[in-house]
Amino acid sequence: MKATIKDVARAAGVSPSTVSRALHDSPRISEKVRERVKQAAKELDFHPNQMAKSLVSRKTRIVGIVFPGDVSKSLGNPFYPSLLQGLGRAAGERRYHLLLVTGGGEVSAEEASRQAVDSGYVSGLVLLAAEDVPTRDPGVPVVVIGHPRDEAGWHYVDNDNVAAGRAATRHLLAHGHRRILLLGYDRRYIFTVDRRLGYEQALGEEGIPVRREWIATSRPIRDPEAGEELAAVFRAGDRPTAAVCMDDALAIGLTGLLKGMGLEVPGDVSIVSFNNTDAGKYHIPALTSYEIDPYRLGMIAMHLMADVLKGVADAPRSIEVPFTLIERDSVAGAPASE
Amino acid sequence: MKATIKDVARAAGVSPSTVSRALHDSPRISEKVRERVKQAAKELDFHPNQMAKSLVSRKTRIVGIVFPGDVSKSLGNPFYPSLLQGLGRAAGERRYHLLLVTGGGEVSAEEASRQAVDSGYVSGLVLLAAEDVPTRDPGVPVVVIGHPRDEAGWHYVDNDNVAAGRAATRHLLAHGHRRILLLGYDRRYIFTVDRRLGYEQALGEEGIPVRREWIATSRPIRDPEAGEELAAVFRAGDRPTAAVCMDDALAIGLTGLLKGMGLEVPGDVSIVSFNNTDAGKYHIPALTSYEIDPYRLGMIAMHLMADVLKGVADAPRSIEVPFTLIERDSVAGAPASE
DNA sequence: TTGTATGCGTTATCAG
DNA sequence: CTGATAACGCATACAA
Repeated sequence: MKATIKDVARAAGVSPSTVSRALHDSPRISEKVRERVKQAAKELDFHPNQMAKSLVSRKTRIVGIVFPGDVSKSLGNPFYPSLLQGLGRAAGERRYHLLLVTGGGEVSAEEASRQAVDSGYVSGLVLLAAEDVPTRDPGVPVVVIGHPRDEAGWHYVDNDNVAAGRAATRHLLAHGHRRILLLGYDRRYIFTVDRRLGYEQALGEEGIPVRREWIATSRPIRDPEAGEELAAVFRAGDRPTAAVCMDDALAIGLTGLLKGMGLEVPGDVSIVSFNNTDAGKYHIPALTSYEIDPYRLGMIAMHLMADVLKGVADAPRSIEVPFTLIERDSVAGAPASE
Repeated sequence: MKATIKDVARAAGVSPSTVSRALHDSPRISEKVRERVKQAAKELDFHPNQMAKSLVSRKTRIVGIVFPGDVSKSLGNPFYPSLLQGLGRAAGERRYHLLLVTGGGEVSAEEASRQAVDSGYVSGLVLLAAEDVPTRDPGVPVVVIGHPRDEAGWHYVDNDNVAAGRAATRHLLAHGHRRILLLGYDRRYIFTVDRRLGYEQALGEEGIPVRREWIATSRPIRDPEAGEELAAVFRAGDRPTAAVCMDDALAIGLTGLLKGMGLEVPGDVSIVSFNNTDAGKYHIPALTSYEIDPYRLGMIAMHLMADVLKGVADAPRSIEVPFTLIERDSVAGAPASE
């Protein structure tokens, strides 16, 4: 049987309320008693029952982490594990616990969130929102990682993805490339639409027209048929000499596809991508990639959540996490033939 | 303000205890009242406060999912996301919630579990135990996925990995291969030691001696230096003509390494691996791989946990989940030169 | 500075 | 069949 506050009270020869105060370091309690109580608590291995605390305070030390769509799909992307790690780390520091909220099967992520909130278990929700953000009021504070399409209301932490898309494109431009393809665009994922925006901005700034057929989704990498279409693009006379890929996995896929048709990276085609994964690091050629720091994104999101739950008055509405270019071997100057 | 049982009672014109009984479909309550109460509950969008329930029942609807070591490392393996999906699915069916218990940073997974249990939030623990299982009594029921080194006490669900290792090896043997390498052995992970055992059994049954230098860890795939050592093995005159890889990622890495030295899969080297991932499916050549069904593993583990928590008397001590061979293009007959 | 009484939302026991 | 009451473990307003 686990020790309760009464057991500690008895052991320390005081009343339960005194124990409570002592353990909370209330100012109005004598040093002696405080020590005696703490000692007793330690000896009995006393841990306050969170259920009871929650019942009184109407708060819990649990935050729900909401995965969009299938967990297994999202977690396949190395981005999410690091994010989780960051969330977990910060949660530990703030003494919060993480409740996994996943849809999948019949239930939507939104429905699952509702259940988590209704149960009373979670005091807040962190939305891993690559996709869209729900419209109904969840009833608890929300921090979204990524950003809502309308920036209304919610707290969120994100990279500046239009800046990132622009930076990646400019990096290639700086190496003399003018025919640059974008791989991995998907209008369902707002970070890809943001990066596309940045890509178009960068091209526009150089007076280079955007070619729609050079904005590809990720399908060509998974689906041989679509892959053939993309291959055709690279077989054309004025083929792209460089590509911006939405993540390392795509970049690796593209490298393979190109190699299959006799094109080398970076000799024939330069590639810059995002996420700076181990796979990209060990790939040959090692990928030049943007570190967007999901670990930090997670840490910050959780700290923000903790602050919001604590009622910190000046908790920021949104926080931007910087990205960094990690230069490796997948980018070279544009072919002289230009 | 969320509706409480009292609100429902008032709305239905009965006492709180009657509401409780009505909502629990107690037999001793009139049909009329039951309906009236349920109606009122629905109208008020009443959801019983789990904290209060837990306080009296000394149980919660939360199960902790304990990740070994770094979450980000483990989740990198596609095995875990599917597992989580399965756990989540079954949890939903049994109306349980999943608490993410992760070590990382300063705290060990065991320490994190202790905190989760001490807080009183979790009623049970599912251990994702590729590695070792703790020794101290956690204080709540435990189901481990994978199996403890000593099968003492715990409930667990797992594949029969020695059978799997044996099957994979026999599959290659059946194609005429006699020089078979094992890639991805790591004594810290019990499933790899089990599969190695099966591999050795299969070879032994054919009177083929085990060659220690043909049992490789996963390092060669990540680390160029170690990769060179492995390459040397394949450059030798009596090089392996086939390999069993602990997972698809390793198989893909090996394919690349071989291609780099002019060896084709499956023309020169046949490969069978485990996990049947998308990456392996879309790889060229498409990988012959064992589906070990992590999704099902997760489902079953969670159902087992729910049964244990429910006090089901004949909850099995251990459950074995079958694996299936998915034949694709990475295995061919052994070269005729044999 | 410390103790007593009360309530958080729910269920179980006991009356009626 | 239904209602009142106590108790789960803790925090807090109020007394002392």
